[in-house]
Amino acid sequence: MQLIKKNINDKEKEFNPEQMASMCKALGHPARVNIINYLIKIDRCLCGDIVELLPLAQSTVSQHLKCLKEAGLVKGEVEGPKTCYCLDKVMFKKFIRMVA
Amino acid sequence: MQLIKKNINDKEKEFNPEQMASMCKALGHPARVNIINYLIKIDRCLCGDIVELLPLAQSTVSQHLKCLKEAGLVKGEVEGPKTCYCLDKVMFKKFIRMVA
DNA sequence: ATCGTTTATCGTAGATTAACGATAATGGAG
DNA sequence: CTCCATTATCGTTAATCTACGATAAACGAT
Repeated sequence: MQLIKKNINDKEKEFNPEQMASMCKALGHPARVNIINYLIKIDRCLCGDIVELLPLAQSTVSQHLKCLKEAGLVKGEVEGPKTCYCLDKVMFKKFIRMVA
Repeated sequence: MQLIKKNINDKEKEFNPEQMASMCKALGHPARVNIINYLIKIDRCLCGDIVELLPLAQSTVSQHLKCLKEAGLVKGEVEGPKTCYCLDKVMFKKFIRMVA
């Protein structure tokens, strides 16, 4: 009973219109949807891989990645001159829960 | 077998980055998230109800509603001088499926 | 026919976004 | 140390978004 109530409260508390809007906004561009989709499939990749994937300039792709990173949907770890990007699975699951 | 294959194909075909982005973009503003949330709760309402709900001018709310309508997330039927808004449940479910 | 209520549209100003090329910054390789 | 590959940032332009007030449009009521 306590557990159930706690879960319900968590679920209520978890929904945040601001964050929901922020994540949706980040996914509000086809290029960024494609990036997320790609990251779901391949788990991790370099910025350059995405540049090849999309018909966009490298600087534009970098901007989109920044946008996704700021929304918390994506993590990027610098490895020397490269940056390895991957989905932030925790946040993405949270997003799915918020939508549902 | 045929059925299963068909379902898989449908699911593949159902995902459309453009539409996904379009719906996410529509939900990419806190006011619109709140509107959708409200419509989920109360099923249907007038524009004026939402104007009361939000700290925004009537014209601004009308614009947000138009935005949601264009994304297909909301339906509005004119009833005399009023317009009754409700969630487009089919589209909303499609959105949820696309996210998941 | 006019009035009042409700909603949509117009016009506008300021902020934000998307795209690009140019350039800086990082760090491995020679 | 210098070059090369990779990525981030800057500067810019065009487009879109957000918000508002003013106004038009629709229709029921008087």
